[in-house]
Amino acid sequence: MRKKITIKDIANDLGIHHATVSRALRDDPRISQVTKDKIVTYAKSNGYKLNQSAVNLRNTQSNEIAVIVPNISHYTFANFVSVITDLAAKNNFIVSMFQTRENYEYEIDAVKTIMQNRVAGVIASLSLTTMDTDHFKDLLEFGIPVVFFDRVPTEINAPKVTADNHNAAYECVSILLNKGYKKIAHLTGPLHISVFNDRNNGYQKALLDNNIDFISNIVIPKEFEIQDGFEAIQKLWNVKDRPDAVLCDSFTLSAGVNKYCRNQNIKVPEDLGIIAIANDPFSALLEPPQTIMSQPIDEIANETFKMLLDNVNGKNINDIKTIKTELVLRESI
Amino acid sequence: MRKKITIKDIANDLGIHHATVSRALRDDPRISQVTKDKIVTYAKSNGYKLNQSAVNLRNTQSNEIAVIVPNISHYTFANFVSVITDLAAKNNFIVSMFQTRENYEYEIDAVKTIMQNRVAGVIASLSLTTMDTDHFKDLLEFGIPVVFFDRVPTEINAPKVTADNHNAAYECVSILLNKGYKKIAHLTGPLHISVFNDRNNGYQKALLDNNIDFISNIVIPKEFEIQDGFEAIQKLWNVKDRPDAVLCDSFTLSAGVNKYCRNQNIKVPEDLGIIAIANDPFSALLEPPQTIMSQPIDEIANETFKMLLDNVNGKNINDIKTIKTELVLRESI
DNA sequence: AGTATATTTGCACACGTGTGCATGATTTTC
DNA sequence: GAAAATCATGCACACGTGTGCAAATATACT
Repeated sequence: MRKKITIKDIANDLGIHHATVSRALRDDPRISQVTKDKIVTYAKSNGYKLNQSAVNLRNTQSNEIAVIVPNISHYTFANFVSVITDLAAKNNFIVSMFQTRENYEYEIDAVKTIMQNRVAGVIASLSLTTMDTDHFKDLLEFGIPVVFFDRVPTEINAPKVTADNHNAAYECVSILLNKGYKKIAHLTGPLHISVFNDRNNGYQKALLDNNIDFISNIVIPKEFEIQDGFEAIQKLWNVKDRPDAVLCDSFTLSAGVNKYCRNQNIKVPEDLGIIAIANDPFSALLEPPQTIMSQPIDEIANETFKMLLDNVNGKNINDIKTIKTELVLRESI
Repeated sequence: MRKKITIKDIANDLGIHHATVSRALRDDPRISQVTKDKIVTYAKSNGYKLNQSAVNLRNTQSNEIAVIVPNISHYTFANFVSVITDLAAKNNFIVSMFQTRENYEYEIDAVKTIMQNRVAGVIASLSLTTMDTDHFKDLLEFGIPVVFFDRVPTEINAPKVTADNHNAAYECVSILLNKGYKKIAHLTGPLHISVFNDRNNGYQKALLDNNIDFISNIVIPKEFEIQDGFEAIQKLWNVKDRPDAVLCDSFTLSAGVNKYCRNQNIKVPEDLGIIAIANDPFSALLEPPQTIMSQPIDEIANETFKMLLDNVNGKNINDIKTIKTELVLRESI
């Protein structure tokens, strides 16, 4: 391992001042072309690598964008992070990953670490167990811009990007009713989180508008895994007034419902209709291929990043963007 | 936004030296308990946050671990990153994400950025288009430890963690032959990458050991998406000597095969047997539920992280770990 | 030629923290 | 009660880069 050379080393070797080297390497117009060429050539042939930590200290800000998600291994978040990572790289930022595992304490730890790292900006989706959001308020007060997506807090004045959740659920229920389903259950999440609250409101509104009084809210307590969907429909199925259709708030939940139906020989869509607000390419591969209300993750990620970048660059934008969803009709309803 | 206070501010306010503050906050035994209490209390009530950039500069090393993967949105990598992120947080490291999109140029850019950031360590899986690995050699020579996983380079002397790929493929083919299949195709990746080469060798060895001379290697050119699997089997199916079974090197490829079979009413497992070396929970949800040779991602991630941590901590460990795979028998063969 | 202007480079300090060494304060020991 | 040992704190410098301002040099203009 050879010694790491610095701009001061280059300056000494070339008999000039390190400020000149710094300016030359950043292509400052004040440095003459001959000097630049000399410096750049020397730097390259001697393996000079900029020390980003020093730059970050000098700038009182790091070159990172922190992303806080509940669970990276879930397709929606994985896909989101994937898009964000590309955008960040294109804009000379690094993405730092934080995963809450739906755990409030982890979320607080993440925010603390993020502040210590003087990150340029934060993109976040709340954990299911997050009841108060003071830690995010601290973050904003500390001067770090935050953009929320998907699971956004209602009580914080910050930019937010979500799907058009109310309408998405409303549409799903309307379609189910049109197809003749009468007893529609809703597999959702904790209602203190706006995305689930909005959807549940859309669900209830659609029932109300159609004079249906069967309402069944299932709030999944911990995570959004396949097993949770399996257990939720199992409970629903074994009561007297079982549903004939179910609206699921994630692909994993609906996959769990699908699994239960196959286990129990429940015919889909005859005995039970399944529709999900999701965006998983594998929904097409289930048996039967699953009807979904698709949220365009790419668009959500793009809008989120754009707003964050604006705020990182000093513009004080506080928009709330709502992205249209799109029905993908398959064979599960 | 209030001013960010530093240890010097605390020192001034309390009439002591900033070195004492630094030591107190790091719980240095040389500082008396009374002084510590006074400092910690003051720091907390005045919202002091450590500046990690300064620490990183001082330590000539950042608190980040960089992870380079081809595509975060693929389940295998998403799951891997998810485990690594948890482990990193537990050990006070941050995970920085880099995504090559199977692109050699992006991989080089990532390595450059990583060196600039004086990252503590790197975890990497090669892109499909990576033919030479000089950039990783630079990284090692620069003093940054690297652990490779899954798609590992043969020509670099560094710690590596992979599944037992040769045996996994050998076992898959043996099982297919036992079940009576005669013409087994292999949907793999570029053979200059050891994981695919190893599997293809296992595949060929099993055929050889059973005196079968039907060999069909399909090398997918660009990515490992569902569509690529679809097109691969489409080609294979429309030649005179079509296979009666197929071994797929990823879940996405096998999902593409599954999709084609359903499109074309090819009966699985009667007309075509499908087995995949994969680890996707959704493989159980396909129709028919898919037989896989499962790679334990958690174990691979754990081993990878452990080896990296050892190397970050100065131990010079260069082991090559091979993780056993496990057959999950379902209905696609 | 002398002054005004433009171009190029240097100086000095700042960003915030950590640590080896020295110094000062307190307690122990004989 | 003085020397030794222990404990607590301070001093000064280092980590590598960027930038406002000053200074030096080169060019243009009358």
